[in-house]
Amino acid sequence: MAQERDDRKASTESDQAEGFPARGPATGDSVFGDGEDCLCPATGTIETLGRKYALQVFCAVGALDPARFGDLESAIPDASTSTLSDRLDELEAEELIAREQYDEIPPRVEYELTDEGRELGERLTPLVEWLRGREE
Amino acid sequence: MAQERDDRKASTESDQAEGFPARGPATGDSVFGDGEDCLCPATGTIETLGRKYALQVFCAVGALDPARFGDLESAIPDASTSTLSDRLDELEAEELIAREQYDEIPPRVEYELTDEGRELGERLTPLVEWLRGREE
DNA sequence: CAGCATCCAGGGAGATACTG
DNA sequence: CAGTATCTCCCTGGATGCTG
Repeated sequence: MAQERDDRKASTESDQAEGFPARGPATGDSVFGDGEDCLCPATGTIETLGRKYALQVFCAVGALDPARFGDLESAIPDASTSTLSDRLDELEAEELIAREQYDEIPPRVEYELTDEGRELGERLTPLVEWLRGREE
Repeated sequence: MAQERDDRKASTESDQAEGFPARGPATGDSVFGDGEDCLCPATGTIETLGRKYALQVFCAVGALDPARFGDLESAIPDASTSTLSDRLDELEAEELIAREQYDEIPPRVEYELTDEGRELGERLTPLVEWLRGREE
């Protein structure tokens, strides 16, 4: 498995696997080999989704759609109310889910996916299914 | 790989969004609506990838392939050596990357993607590109 | 019912120094 | 060069009580 590689990397290493997520911005082609341009950022939506329970919350909303707060608490019992609330806020801030409030008594709130959220779900599905498959 | 999941056998009365990652295990059909069965787990590979810089490290390895420790440090300057080391260990434990050590002087170590890692990269690409696009 | 404010504990991540 | 070892620190996340 050890493949011989010559130390031909003088300074500018431009040899890279093609079509990898680590590509530069969609507009350009420079990778970090060309500069200090970053790859998959640790910020933004990825960061949000990486937080604890974020993915579960997102999936639960998508599965229940619409989902009420209590439903989500039942679905993800390990997450505390505050955590759940935080994740919902963050997902809403990313415009992946939408919050619908009904001023009734008792109060009712429903969370549902936005179009963006649905799109994300589509791109997420093959990934999650693959990950699931290899867990076992 | 087209996936048809129209095989919903009208299992339960509760209808849910179609084809969402929040499905039960691939083997079964029960969703959390049916029980407390969990959806996207917060454990395993997902947890590993969710850690800080994990995705960057993974992408950087895939982009450089093979990647040396120093290269990765340069590529992801925000991550400390210990963090980088941790992420590499974890990714290796998940068998997404492979570590190749050459007992030379000076010592040399190369990280490269495994086949599994490459598969993950493929499934990750559309997601990352989409995320990138909407960040702006 | 929904969810925020507060407080607190744990662990992950950063910085640095040191070794094979 | 390629990491470990250690220490601290901050942030995340858990628990609870209270409000609209």
